[in-house]
Amino acid sequence: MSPEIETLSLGSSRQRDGLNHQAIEDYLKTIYGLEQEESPVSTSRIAAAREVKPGSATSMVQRLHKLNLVNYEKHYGVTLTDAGRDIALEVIRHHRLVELYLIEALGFGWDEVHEQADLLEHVISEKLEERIAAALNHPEFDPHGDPIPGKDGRVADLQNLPLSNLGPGTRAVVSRIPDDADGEMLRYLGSLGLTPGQELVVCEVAPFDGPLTLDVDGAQQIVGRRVAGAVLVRRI
Amino acid sequence: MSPEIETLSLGSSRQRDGLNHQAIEDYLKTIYGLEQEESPVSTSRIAAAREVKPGSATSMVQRLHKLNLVNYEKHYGVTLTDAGRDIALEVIRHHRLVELYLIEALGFGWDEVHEQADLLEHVISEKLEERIAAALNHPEFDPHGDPIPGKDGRVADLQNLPLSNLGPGTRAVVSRIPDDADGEMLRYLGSLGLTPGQELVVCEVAPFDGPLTLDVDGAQQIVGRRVAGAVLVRRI
DNA sequence: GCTAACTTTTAGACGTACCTAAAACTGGTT
DNA sequence: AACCAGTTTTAGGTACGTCTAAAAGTTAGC
Repeated sequence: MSPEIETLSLGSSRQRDGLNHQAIEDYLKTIYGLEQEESPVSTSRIAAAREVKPGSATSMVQRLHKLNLVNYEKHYGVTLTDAGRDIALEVIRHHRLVELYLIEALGFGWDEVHEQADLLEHVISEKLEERIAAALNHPEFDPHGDPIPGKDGRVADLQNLPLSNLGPGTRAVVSRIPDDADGEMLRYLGSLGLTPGQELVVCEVAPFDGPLTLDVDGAQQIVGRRVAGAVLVRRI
Repeated sequence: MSPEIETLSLGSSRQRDGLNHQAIEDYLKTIYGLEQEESPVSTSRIAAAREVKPGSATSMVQRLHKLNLVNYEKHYGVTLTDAGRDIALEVIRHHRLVELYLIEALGFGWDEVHEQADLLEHVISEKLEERIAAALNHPEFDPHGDPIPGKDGRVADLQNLPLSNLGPGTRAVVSRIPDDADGEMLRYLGSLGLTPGQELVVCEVAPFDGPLTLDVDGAQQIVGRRVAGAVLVRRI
């Protein structure tokens, strides 16, 4: 009799075995996000993202490795296994469905749902997930413009790039705002009209990391580089 | 700098200090329920209700005592302090609001929401609680007939008694079905028409713990003592 | 190719929440 | 009053997820 199951199965294990795998789910979600930027992922990047000390991240990674949820080689880096990615995608699916539900059904603002969704994502049963998805008419994108992974694990791909990468004269549509941006930033973007789906034209790009001048629905808006880096767009 | 706050404040401490107090909340909720039956509460009753070993309950009670959430004297028993009761009532409020919401807003059956609510009750922010309560029009009772504690800590009182305590000829209305009854029992009661709000008349009570014969909406129903003990009613 | 600076891992510790097993206490009987 | 049965507490151990501090490994400059 092994003291711990060898490979965690997807999702409902949480309900079935009565164990709380919140920390595991959070690490897998973090690693998934970091792999999008650069793979393999170093333990120090994980530690920074999770706001824990490097040693804590290392020991958690070793645990995930024993559970066959990540591939791990000392001093080299971490990648998700298929099993690990499945769990990460399910948690992300829960997160984004919940965010959208809080906004659509309960009237929350799009800048105030992230923290609540971080808590709820771990305690959503398969059945509740299904009911929420149905109530929202099986959406493909969450309110931040992030794609919601399907139950088959497929994620719509967008070729997003940061607004700060565009040259003058480019037309684009705001595709997503990373949902870990702070609330003040989100409200500021909202006041500029920069919400997912909004079209814009880049008018000017000042040199030396200077501000961008945008045309948003006919209004001229000037934003700094840091803000422009936080807004992801698709060229149109 | 003390390593732990002295008295937990109500509710939003969960959000404020970032700690997970799920176990504490579960124990307080359990103790609250047991105090309704008999006070003070022995550690062994707590252990049985929480399905842990007696020693585990004792050590948790000692921790709750240090946090000023319960009064505790060795070998005598446990009662909630005001601070402890405040937390217990808030968790119960969350639980019952969530149960009702799952049924009313998301189409769940009343026999399948208890476990999901046990998970959700610990991760509902003040704001979400308020939105859910508003969406339900600030209800006073949950679908099992249990009263939902108000934010002021007041609980509607019902003088419920078990159906098994009634004598022949008594008229009564089903007030609540304890929501920790198993799903099969809940479905069985549903099939007999014994749902909260239903009126009934006790026709016969067989001796030696024999079955009760009921008139439910003109239909004769015969139920055993164990089932009758699980149904709480109010005399009318 | 050596060394300094940095990253990563290891080692040992702590608090939570559980366990098992043994000790201590309680209440009722003789 | 002493014992017995049952309850309750204590003592010591485990897994998780974090920490700090020290050791080991990697990379880059010279």
